[in-house]
Amino acid sequence: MNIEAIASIFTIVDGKFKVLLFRKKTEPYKGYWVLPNGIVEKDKTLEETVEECVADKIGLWKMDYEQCDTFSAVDRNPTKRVIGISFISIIDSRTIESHMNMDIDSVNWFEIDNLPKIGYDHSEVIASSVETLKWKIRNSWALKKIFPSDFTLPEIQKMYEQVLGHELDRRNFRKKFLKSDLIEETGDKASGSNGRPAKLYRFKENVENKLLF
Amino acid sequence: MNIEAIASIFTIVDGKFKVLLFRKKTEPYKGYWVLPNGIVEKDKTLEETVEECVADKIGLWKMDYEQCDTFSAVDRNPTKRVIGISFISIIDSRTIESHMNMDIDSVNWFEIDNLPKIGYDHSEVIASSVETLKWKIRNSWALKKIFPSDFTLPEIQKMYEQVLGHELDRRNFRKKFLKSDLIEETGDKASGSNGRPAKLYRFKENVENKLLF
DNA sequence: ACAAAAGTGTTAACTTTACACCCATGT
DNA sequence: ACATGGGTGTAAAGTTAACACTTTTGT
Repeated sequence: MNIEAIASIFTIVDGKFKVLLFRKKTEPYKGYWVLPNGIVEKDKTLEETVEECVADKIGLWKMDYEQCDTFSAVDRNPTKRVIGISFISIIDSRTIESHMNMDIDSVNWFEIDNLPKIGYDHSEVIASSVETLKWKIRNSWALKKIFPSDFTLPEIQKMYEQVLGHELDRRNFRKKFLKSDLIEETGDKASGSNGRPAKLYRFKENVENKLLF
Repeated sequence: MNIEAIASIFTIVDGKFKVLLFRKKTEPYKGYWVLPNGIVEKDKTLEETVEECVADKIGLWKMDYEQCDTFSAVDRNPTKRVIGISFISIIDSRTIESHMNMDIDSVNWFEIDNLPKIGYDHSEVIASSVETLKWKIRNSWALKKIFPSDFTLPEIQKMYEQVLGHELDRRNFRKKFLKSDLIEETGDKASGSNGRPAKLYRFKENVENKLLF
């Protein structure tokens, strides 16, 4: 019996979730896009396996994976029996940009509501991971990972609106977020876009693991 | 490589959580207590495996297992490499009583803060399951499974106090619970104990999946 | 009659919601 | 000057928290 670790790595750009996929170069599902994954070797834990299979694609280690779901349908892999265990992690978009040495023909980020042809049962894996992510991202520590510094409140608000599936009042959002005492102004302002520039914030050093909204 | 499903089956008696364990009759860990578990066979899913390994111990099927955690340390089993996937389920105490044909020398319920000698890494598995349970039990559908009918509000309050780790005001608890509109009076009263008998309640037909407290 | 546990109502503090105008920048 | 998006305050409604006495049963 084989066990594989599967990684759903997410990022947020303009309030939209994106997921990391790579294109399979061999059969089965040649040319389809799949999540990074790796068979667990005898001397490796699941956590080590998931870390290696992602580092292999984008060169990033130490990303704080969290376990998500399992997939054990007997026929989920057409060539052999493989039980899959999914993990999720999030990564901020600046870190991605500084690692954009990746070949976008074979590794790329896709918006979750506009995915390419997906191989194996990875559509299900992605769907399950997205649900889990949507819960987790409401926690302050997850927010901090994806918005490490120099974010604006409108950015975070857009993300919340997507997660929660409805719009939020700007004034109330701001009041609640600031009252939580998790963030502080950097003193700078965003630039480059239309309209009045937004203030930039950063998370304070010791963010509690607090559920917001 | 082997994969096993491990089941943490909980019940609540007098506001105390108990977990189902059985005593190992063979080495390794002969005489120690462990959670029901079973190796996943080639033609079985994890869910089928966990269901079978519990039914084998207490004769109950169809218990709505939920996935909980994974355990993949290389040396967690001294004889061979086994990756463990844990599931939790809850069961109401009346159902247990009507199935008490079990041999309490080899299968028994233990309070989670007073466990016997535990084999393998099952202490960790139990600890992880307890944390998960404590979150889940705050949801109305989980409550309904463990208190299907004819429960009193003081019973549920005791359970909440244990889960949340602090006492709750009886009047406020009652107000909040009743306002949620999830339960209705049966018309009967509890009996047999000291003091004024408590009203009995049942959950309404279609309980929403609502987080209380 | 007494002990034990359940049931009940009111008020103050806090939280959440709803809502409209002004401000800083780019074009 | 105008279009774009960001920033701010207040009042009403709802929710939570604090608190003490009465009721029903068993002994």
